[in-house]
Amino acid sequence: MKDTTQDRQPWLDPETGTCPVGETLRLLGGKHGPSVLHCLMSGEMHFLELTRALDGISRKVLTAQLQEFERSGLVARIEKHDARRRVGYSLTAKGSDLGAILSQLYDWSQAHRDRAATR
Amino acid sequence: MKDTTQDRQPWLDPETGTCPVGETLRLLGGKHGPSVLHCLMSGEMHFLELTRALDGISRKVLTAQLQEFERSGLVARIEKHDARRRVGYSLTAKGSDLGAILSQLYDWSQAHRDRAATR
DNA sequence: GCAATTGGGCACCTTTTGGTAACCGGAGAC
DNA sequence: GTCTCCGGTTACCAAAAGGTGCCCAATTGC
Repeated sequence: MKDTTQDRQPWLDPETGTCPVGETLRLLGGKHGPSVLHCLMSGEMHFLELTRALDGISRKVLTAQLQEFERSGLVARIEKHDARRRVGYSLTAKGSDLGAILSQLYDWSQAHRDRAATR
Repeated sequence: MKDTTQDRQPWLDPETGTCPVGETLRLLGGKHGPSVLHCLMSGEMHFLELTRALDGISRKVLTAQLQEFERSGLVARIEKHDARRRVGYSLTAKGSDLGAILSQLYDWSQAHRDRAATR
């Protein structure tokens, strides 16, 4: 038996056995994921436009990240059949909602910038 | 020269040249960071209590994570000088505020659970 | 003396992640 | 035809993150 500590992990979803918050954070992806999302909040962008805007991300990682976002339904991929056959990426409503929460992290960082532990 | 795209990365802090949101997310740590934080939202816990509650995290990673949280001022380390010399960890106000935002991620995950891309 | 508890530290290994560079295929421009 | 742009894909490599297991020091209980 586990122990006498508690009822065990009330922050876990009893159905899936996982932490929804952790899962959600995982959706944000790796090193550049949040930046990509944040970047797209200003509107639709093309693939190479993103690589240039993020400046430091490799095409490999960006494609992987965008595909993951597409699978999770955060981002929509739009193939333009114009001359340059460019591909646009934009946030879905779901992704946009998530981006709004990310903005609160920005507010948090501003609120707690210099006053150490706010003790 | 850069390009004609835009004014360049308005989501970056002009002072530090970094994305505050990305930096904040980085504070959450790796695989188990958010869980640790979430776990501590229910109150102060001891080291081994955390290892048992999280069940799957190694002591090495937990130690590193807690030290990182302490450095960032999210968590306070309290040495008890009682019989067992146990060490308590609890959220600071700063960490607590951050935890509150994490809770919104939970709400988001509930809101977008089954309706795919919410298009 | 000996074991167990508590909170670590350290060395070693595997997995994951990300970067680099090359290549590809379709369409225009020349 | 060749060159370039665009959006990828692939193979290869380096770094980072995480897991395992062992050691340690102080204290209590036997």
